[in-house]
Amino acid sequence: MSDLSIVLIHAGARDERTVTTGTRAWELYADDPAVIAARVDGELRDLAYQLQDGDEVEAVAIDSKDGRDILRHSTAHVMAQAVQQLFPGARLGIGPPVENGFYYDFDVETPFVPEDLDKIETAMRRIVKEGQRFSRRPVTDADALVELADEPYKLELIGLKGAGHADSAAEGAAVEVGGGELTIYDNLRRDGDLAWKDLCRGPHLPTTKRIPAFKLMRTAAAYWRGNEKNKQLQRIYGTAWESKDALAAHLHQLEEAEKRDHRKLGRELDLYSFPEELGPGLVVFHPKGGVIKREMEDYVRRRHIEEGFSYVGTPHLSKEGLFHTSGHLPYYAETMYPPMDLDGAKYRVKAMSCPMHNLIYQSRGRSYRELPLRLFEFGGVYRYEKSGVVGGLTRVRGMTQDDSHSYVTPEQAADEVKHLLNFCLGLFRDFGLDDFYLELSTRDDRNKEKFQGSDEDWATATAILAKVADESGLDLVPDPGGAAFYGPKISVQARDAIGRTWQMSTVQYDFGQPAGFGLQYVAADGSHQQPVMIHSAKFGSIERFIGVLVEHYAGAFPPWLSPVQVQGIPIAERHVAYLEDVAKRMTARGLRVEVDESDDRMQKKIRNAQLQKVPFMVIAGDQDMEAGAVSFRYRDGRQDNGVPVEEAIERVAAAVASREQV
RNA sequence: GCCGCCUUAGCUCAGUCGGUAGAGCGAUUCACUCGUAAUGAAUAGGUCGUCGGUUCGACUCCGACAGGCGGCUCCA
Repeated sequence: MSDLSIVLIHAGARDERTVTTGTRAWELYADDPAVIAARVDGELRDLAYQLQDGDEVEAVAIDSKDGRDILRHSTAHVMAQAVQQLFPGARLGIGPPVENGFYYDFDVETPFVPEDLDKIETAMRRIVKEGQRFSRRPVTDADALVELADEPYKLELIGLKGAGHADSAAEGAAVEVGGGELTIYDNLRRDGDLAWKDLCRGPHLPTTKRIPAFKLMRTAAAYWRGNEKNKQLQRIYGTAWESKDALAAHLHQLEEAEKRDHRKLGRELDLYSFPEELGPGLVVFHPKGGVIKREMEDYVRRRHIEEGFSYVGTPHLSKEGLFHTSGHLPYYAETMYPPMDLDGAKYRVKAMSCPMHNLIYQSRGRSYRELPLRLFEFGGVYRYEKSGVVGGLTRVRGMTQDDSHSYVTPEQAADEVKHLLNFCLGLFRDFGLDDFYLELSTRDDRNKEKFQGSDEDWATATAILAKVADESGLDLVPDPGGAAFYGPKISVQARDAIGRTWQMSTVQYDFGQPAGFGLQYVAADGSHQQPVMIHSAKFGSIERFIGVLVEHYAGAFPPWLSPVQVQGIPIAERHVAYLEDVAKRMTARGLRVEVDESDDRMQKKIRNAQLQKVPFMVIAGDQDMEAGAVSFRYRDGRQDNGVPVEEAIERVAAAVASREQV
């Protein structure tokens, strides 16, 4: 009974193997230093795992998704050890891997300062050099409680284990306690001394020496178990990679992302600004940003009309009773600006346009023959977002929503949801955005008081949205608890330059407001029925969409969105009149053209146009004038000289019309 | 809202030990008229975020507030 049969899985191939009892996983991969863990029967295991008869074993390389998570989680342990060395009073929270890195939360007297990170890094390097072994040790709950008596947060996690607590910290806490037996990972020095230990499910690298490259990034505060009512712990974010090169590449990528920041580009390209005089979250669009905003509005207005919407208009203010009728005020008073007392009545600046569209619906009797009735407008809305979350164009306090409401019979709802989602996806395609996914926001059944309507209403609405979202074939992420108080929502989520995701388009199913307003239509049988309303915003907010667009294109917009489509560059003063004539003809074709008449040298003018990321530079000198031509220069430095003027105009006009990128 | 960090000219940033401020770009003016990423010169531009405190004296040290940034919480 000294032999075990196992199966080695490699690149999809299965290789049956016989090993002696007591063989550990690392012995299978001793010749491959990139292997840092094993997947055994689908479960990730330490390399010290002792093989069992029948195990199916697969190598986990340090540069794989799982491998990096293990590396980062192990690095988090090293960081926690370093922190407790330097700050003996620090108590441990949780320390999971996250996208591109890891964090660990600590309860400390004084928040960390940037210099602390340097000290912690130095201590970490020492620990890495020591080559401490990560050693797994199962413990009983009772033993764990004794061993970790000094770690109150760990004790709390042990208490939660198996209690079915699916709160928002579960994701991170799973790293510590997992689902089954508790384990503690000991960090053992070469001489076997215990350096440090942590409650952890694992797996881990074999030793700390296997951490090739890491860096601590920043500190932040985070509420314990993600709950605002709990104490704030101090979080340190770090990153770790399989090689120094991979770390360098990641840091370089972050630098590149910084250059795409829409706040920076907005200033450099003179698109918009956030004057302090206005207040946080309030933007002014400069002429060039105004062009982009107008192009977007023109596009989406035309598209709404094509999709059967009527363009309407409503005011920015209303007596506050309207928002009681809609149900918003009791739920969202905090996010609305406070009331103004006018002539004995209280008025509110609107935070949404739906109640006003309901008034349009209600302005006369409606027949089933009119449905779907689709209303749309650019709603200027104001939301008092918390000070800590406002920033750039992606989270503002004053915004323009391309807000629409479709009033439909319950039978029409599914088709209308599908119609609207396709509308949104077509818009993303036309704007060249490809990095997005869908989110399905539903009611949180544990907090029913935050949502109005019956269980049946929610079930019906959620089923309709889920089906449509599913049929889209796009990635669909569940967002339990993220629904509006009046109904569930499908949203399109896009990413900014530094990887944060933002809600863009939304399609929301609402049975609440039609009830609140007593909306009705006369059905074919003469009975009065309640319509369903489907809220939808395609851009979401124009401001946020512009922010994401700027970062997506790094300011180099496709010609149809470019504030200046053509920059005319005369080589010398005597070519100005000629270029102005060309510009005039282009302008007559609806193109946006500027001629640089400054007395800079043409090299400088090219540089300026290049920095402004103008898609077409049209240059003219003696040779061009003689030939009745112009010379093109593109943003990538490509040039095309001696193009006849008429052809040049057509070329630019065609690129604009096709919305292509150049 | 909470935690940390940051705030000097329109922008990017120097400024030593506490002794009332500098550069480059940009702007303006002049000269130059030039073939694919920066011509030269001159001029203007700052209550050093605001208010208060310490000090003979504060851009510098301390505090509060405002604004910004990164997180957390939130996000109709």
